[in-house]
Amino acid sequence: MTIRRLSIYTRCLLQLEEDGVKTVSSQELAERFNLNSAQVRKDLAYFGEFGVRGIGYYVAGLKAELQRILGLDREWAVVLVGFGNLGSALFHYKGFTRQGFKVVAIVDENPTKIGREVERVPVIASRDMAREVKARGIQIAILAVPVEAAQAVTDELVAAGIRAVLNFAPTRLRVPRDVRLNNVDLSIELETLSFYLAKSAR
Amino acid sequence: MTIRRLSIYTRCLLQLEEDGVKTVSSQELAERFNLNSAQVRKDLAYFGEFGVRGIGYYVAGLKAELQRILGLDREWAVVLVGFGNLGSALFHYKGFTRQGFKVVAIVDENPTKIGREVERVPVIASRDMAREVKARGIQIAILAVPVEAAQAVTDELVAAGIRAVLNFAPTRLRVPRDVRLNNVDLSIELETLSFYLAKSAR
DNA sequence: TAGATTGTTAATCGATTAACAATC
DNA sequence: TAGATTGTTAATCGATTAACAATC
Repeated sequence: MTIRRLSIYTRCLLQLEEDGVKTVSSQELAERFNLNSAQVRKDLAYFGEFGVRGIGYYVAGLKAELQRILGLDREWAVVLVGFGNLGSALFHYKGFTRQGFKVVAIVDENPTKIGREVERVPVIASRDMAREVKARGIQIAILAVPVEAAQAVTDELVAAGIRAVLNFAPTRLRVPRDVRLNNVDLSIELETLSFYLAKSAR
Repeated sequence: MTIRRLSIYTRCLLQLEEDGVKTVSSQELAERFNLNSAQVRKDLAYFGEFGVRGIGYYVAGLKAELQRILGLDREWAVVLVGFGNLGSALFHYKGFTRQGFKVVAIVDENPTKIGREVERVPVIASRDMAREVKARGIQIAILAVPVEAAQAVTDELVAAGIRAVLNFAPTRLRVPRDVRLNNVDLSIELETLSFYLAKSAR
């Protein structure tokens, strides 16, 4: 949870920097997200002494520190597996690029897509996936394939050296202990909503 | 968090029922998700006494109870706002329908899309959104619009009577206290991954 | 110096887990 | 009855918050 908040702080600091704000206090930062100022200070202090007593935090400096901590001070090569509607949406979502995530290869089964290039990024066949991942030393994979294919694709990616997976398939993937896996589960999100609606109807 | 777990249990129970399993213990359920059996029992017991001592839980019965609790025993009309790549991906994602969420209207700005029907669902213009939401008593909105438009659209949806929003725009939306808001933030998901990669590189 | 705000310790709160009597 | 498993209480753990000395 701390990491997620660091990510949120970073976005806020980017905005503050654009707005020309030079310093920000834990109190100000906290108010923007309904958090406690002690929590903000603790989150930040965990990684170092970034603040100045009596002043707060220098926006530019703190932003740079957090970006470094989150690994956003470098570019990450990403392989996007699955180029249907969802894959396409993720590919065109500019928020990723801005933070240093660069899709360098797209994998799909569809013969009419294979061999094409999308904004200079090649669409390759599944059978070439492992080779490409290894050759380019890609560490991050975004999985936008159907449930049926998800586990097999994951196993292959891991074997090829992938170390972090962002999974959109609504299924529980098994990965080795040293591979990071984040799931985005749309059904769970919707079901928490209907729970609250159903509850207030009761 | 309890609600998210209920959602996960439900999916598991659906699978167990398909597999012809009649009863399941908290221990078995817990093992599938690296949870503690006491937690499973506590989650379930919070909503009623669904188990049988010495036996466990009847799969069919528990599934039905959880579906009722999560509001999955009825159909929810949903308005999908934004029909770009992401909106399109969400629309075609069958997982929603299966759980009783039915997109009954699609809203988009693009004149070439407006007036069309996609799988019997009409694509309507923004200016007709509020009327449609009111007329059909739609309570849930899925937001797949650009950041710039998100807050304005949300305000209009809320004014029209929407009570739960699933937001994909990477921005903090302001909604009244009685409106449920879930955010799916893809940047945060990726950044937690790069944090771990950066950390292990340090 | 006086005012502001940090970093950090101690207190609080809530969530998870262990343990076990109840009971099928 | 013996074995299994629940529902629930008490213990533990971790995360959040309050408070405050340190210090700009």
